[in-house]
Amino acid sequence: MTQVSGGPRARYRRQVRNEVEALAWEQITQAGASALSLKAIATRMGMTAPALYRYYGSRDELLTQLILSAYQEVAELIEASSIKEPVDDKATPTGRLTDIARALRRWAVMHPQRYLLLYGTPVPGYHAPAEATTLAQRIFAPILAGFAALHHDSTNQDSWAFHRSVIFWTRLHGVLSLESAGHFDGMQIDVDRLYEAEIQGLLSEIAAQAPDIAGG
Amino acid sequence: MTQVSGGPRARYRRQVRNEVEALAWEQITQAGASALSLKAIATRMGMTAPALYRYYGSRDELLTQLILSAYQEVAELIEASSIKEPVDDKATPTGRLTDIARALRRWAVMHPQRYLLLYGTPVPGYHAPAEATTLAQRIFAPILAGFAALHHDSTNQDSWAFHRSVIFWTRLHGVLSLESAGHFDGMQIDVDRLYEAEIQGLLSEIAAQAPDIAGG
DNA sequence: TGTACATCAGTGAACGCGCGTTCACTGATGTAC
DNA sequence: TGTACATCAGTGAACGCGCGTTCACTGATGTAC
Repeated sequence: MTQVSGGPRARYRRQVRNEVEALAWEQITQAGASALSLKAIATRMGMTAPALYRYYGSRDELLTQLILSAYQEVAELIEASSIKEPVDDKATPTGRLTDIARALRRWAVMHPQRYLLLYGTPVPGYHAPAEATTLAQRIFAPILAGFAALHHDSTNQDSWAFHRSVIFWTRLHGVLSLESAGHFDGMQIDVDRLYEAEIQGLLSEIAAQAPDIAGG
Repeated sequence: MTQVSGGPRARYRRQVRNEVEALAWEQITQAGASALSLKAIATRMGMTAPALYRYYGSRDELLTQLILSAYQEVAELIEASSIKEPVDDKATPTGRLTDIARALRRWAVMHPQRYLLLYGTPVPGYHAPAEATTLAQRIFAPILAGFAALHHDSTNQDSWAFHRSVIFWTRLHGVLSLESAGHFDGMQIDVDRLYEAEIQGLLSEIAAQAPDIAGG
């Protein structure tokens, strides 16, 4: 079991913070990130707004917390996918990249607002802290590693892998952001199939380019 | 010259509306769509807020106007690209689709906030009118026509063209939305090259699949 | 185990802010004779 | 061309709203002896 530090007061603080953040996500889901309001959250918790200043220095500090924990979730998700033995494929880089892509979509579908908070239209007037950049890199790293593993022989492996990783990212994001924002609604699109096709399309393009790996 | 209807009063009204909308875009650029404020616009125009109710029934009506005219711009842009003889290519469907993609990016780079207003995170609490859907279809139609022209022989041409059009859209959007939102900043990515590679990649995939067209 | 004290979560009043929107009005502008 | 009238753009005061944030405070809870 994970032993957490602190006595009953610390435990209580953790519970309150959890509740605040859960309600904050609910609020963001219903009205967007710029509608995040300490007063509204406090009211829903049966408290007054100033009470929340015991837990967060400001509204923006809460928003930062939400963004960082969303990044954290994605980072852990992706790291897990890139480490574990892939389920329905061999433990190849291709299989791992497929798993990463699928895990990402599973998360995005479950939490569209979190996805949009990280990768959608930036919250006006808000600037993410440096920590966010670090987490973004942690998310990108396993993808980069996956593509690097697919390309041993060339002199400019790094730039190839980087380029492929970016394409991977933009293609997945193309589907995920439109889906999260609801822009596919009413268009009769089978997003599952579309997404799978994009993954397989991209990875098989590479298999064709790098025949030494393609076999498995 | 386009003859516009109305006397001096109508002309004046048009000028005021233009000025309001120009300032509205400025405001959206700086603070996001949810920060759109009639009072702030009125102040910048040296007027009081109630005066603007002579021109728009409500704040949301102004927002609707902005969204519709952005859609209109894109529709005209794309229709122009799909009709005119392509410049640096033959007048093939492939050449036209390339032109459409390039025109779209030119517009998105020039007006990132407009792009995001149409295709980014939806404005919370705002629901676009039916007219927007019509315009969105007008934008999609030339793309669909382009792909349909690339695929004559199959029994399910329609669904193939539709599927390809959606992929075309999601891939371009993947790049355009990340670029418009500034998510490429500091990543040392040559977006021009990336975008061109996506266009050519997609279209040459098809050329490979439909050899009857590939030759030109 | 019992008491005295320190910590600190939460309150309630208050601040200044900006928003959308209404209303009765003023006064300039265009129009009809 | 000149006057009388109607139109209508814009004003200023006011409404109620919700926000973030501060401050001095109360009173429950945990801790040290």
